[in-house]
Amino acid sequence: MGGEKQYKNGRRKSKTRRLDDDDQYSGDVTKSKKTLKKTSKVDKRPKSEEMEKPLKKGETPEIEVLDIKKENFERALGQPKSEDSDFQMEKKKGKKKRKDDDFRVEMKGRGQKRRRESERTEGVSDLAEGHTAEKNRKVKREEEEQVDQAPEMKRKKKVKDEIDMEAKIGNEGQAVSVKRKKTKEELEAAKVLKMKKKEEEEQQRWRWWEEEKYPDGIKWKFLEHKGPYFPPEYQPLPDDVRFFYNGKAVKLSPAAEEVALFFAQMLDHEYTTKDVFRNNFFKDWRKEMTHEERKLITHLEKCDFGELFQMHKDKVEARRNMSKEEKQIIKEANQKIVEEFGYCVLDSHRERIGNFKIEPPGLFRGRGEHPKQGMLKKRIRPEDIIINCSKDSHVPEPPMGHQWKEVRHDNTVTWLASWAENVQGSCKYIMLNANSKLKGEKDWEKYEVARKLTTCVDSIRSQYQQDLKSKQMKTRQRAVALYFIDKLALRAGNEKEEGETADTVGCCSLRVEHIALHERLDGDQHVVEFDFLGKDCIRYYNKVPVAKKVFKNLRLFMENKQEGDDLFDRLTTSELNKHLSSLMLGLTAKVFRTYNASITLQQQLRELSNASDNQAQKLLCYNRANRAVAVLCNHQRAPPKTFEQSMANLQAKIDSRKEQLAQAKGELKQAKKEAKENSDKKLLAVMEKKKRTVQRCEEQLLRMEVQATDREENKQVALSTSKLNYLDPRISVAWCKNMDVPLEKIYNKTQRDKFAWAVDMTEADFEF
DNA sequence: ATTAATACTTAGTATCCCGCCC
DNA sequence: GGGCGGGATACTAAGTATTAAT
Repeated sequence: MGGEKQYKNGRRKSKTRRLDDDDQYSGDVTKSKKTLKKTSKVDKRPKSEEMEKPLKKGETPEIEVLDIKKENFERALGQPKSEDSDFQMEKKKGKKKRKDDDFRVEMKGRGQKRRRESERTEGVSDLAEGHTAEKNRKVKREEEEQVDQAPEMKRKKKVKDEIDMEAKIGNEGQAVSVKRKKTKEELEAAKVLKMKKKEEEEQQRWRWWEEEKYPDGIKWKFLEHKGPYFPPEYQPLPDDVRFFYNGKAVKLSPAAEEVALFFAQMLDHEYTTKDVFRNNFFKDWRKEMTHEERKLITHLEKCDFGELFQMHKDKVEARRNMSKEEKQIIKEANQKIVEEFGYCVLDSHRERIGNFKIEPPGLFRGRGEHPKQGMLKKRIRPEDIIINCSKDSHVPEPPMGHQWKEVRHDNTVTWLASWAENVQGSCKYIMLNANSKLKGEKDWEKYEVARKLTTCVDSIRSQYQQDLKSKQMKTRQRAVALYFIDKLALRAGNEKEEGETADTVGCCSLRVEHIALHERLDGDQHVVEFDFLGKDCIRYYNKVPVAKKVFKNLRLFMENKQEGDDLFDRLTTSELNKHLSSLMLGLTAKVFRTYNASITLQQQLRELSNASDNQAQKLLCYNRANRAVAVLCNHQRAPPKTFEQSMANLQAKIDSRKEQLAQAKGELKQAKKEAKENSDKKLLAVMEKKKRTVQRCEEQLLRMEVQATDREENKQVALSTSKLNYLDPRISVAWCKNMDVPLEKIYNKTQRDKFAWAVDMTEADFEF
């Protein structure tokens, strides 16, 4: 990987210029963000006048545009003040929000068209007025009872009992024939059951998208849950599993032992060979030791975790070798935990929680060259946890003998519990599942904002094209950054604290060493070569021909800078976003990613798909369109560990199939010849058979070859991220309708649940 | 105007699980 | 019937963006 690269050393530490140097800038609007920062990376560079010099010829008048209000902007562009552009954004300004959102009203109409009558409606409107705990609990109870007593369920149970009964009889009777019959029937019954369940689920689904939205930042009116689920306490090792220091067995205190085990469990992982990881681990481990232990254990190299490691491996092995029954028992136990802790009641609806389990302690595994890798991630106790729920709800009980840090009732946030994590000092939250109302609504909003960008993207583009010629350095930098964000779907690139995280960058935090300028490259003019580590230390490498003005600006920005200096030294993400939100309500840098991803999917689908294709071809086309987006967004994955092997296996299969085909062809020829010579019926039949064999072989071969290319193309590309986070699901739903492809071919169950709102409301004529 | 805190989305990897092939 | 490939799910790190505090 290019990950080892120069960044580690190449990144220049701040050679701070003192603040008084900046006095020269005073009065100048364009102030470097870095020069004002105490840890400036920007070194002595020419003063702003020099930087600005080339601009002087630019006759562009002082630009006021930056400060124009949205209305002005739209007026200037000759656009009517779009009604729906007010969508949900007012609330961000803390103003009262308009009561009805246009898009919602519109959609509501659509949804209702196909709405099935359900008793739920009544309950909802009933509860809309006021939520008392009593009411909610009552509803919940009723729901449960309803479910329990539903005739459907009773019937199901009956069917199941019958099956069980039959199985018993069957096993006692004539084993073979009855058994087969049984499985067949069982399958049938299972099918029916499944369908019933599906239908039921559909009935139960909360169609929140047909309801009124809450005003302001209110996220819920009633919230009740059981609190988080804690991992089991540490069980000290049995005496026969020993830890050795310097060749001598040492019985560790439970606290030190637990941490030692964390390390031992990872011994087969590359992490444990890295110095940073080892040092961080050792430092934190020693903190957990008793005085004596700390005195004794001073060198990690002298530690022998062999027996701990072995024990861990044995455990993993044992788990793998568990019988079906044992596994079933565990599964059921887990199910029970999910039933109890995995759901909450939100405004009278039962919603799945996304991560109700507290993260167990362990060693921190950062991505890439993380300076904190190997540090101890401490066990979270109830005393660390803040609970958020309704005042009038049943407040979750802390585990026996413990207390919560705090219980609060804040309905302007969506989390149920939170705690501060010790490694990075950041906050972690327990929140709802992606299929919940809270997440779904936000997702819908996100795509609506991105969609709105469609209407003004042209003017925004022409504006930043103009800004490339601005007199002000700041404006130019912003324009170039925006150009990258728009054209290449780069992330915004917030500033990060040095030394706290791996050295990764986004657009605004690009440094001069991350790009190379080529006047001419591979027949293209003005090529920028990007090479940097982005989010999750995924390498972004790309050679892009850019507009001449952009190229020249870049050269200017890089003048008199050296490795480690910011490319956009006068730009921050918040300034950029401030500017963007003045152009369109709700517009931020990341909206461009969503917008470009979705619009690309739509275009690609239109371009590639053919109504007359068969289903497999259509699906291939969908995947290709999806892939185009994934490539644009640089969604990569490590090639599966087994990739080479499985590819070779597939190739071997293809080869052997080819041989088979050749042979079959030969035989067919022979058979044909024989059949011709004496037209015996038998021979003809043989010939037909051979023919079919050949055909089958060819089909299989083709399928495998397609599979091979598909897999090869997907080697390093992850489709799921874009599918889940960037592609407006309504595009896909509409495409399925138009192409007559079942939605299940595109979205699995989880995805259909997450996008239930889109599945329900989208017609074939949807346009992003 | 910065910085810090907060809240929430986006991201890749590990693991589970299930059907398929030998 | 056991291993294997791959999809689904679990997990949690790492981003973005806004708000609050200084």
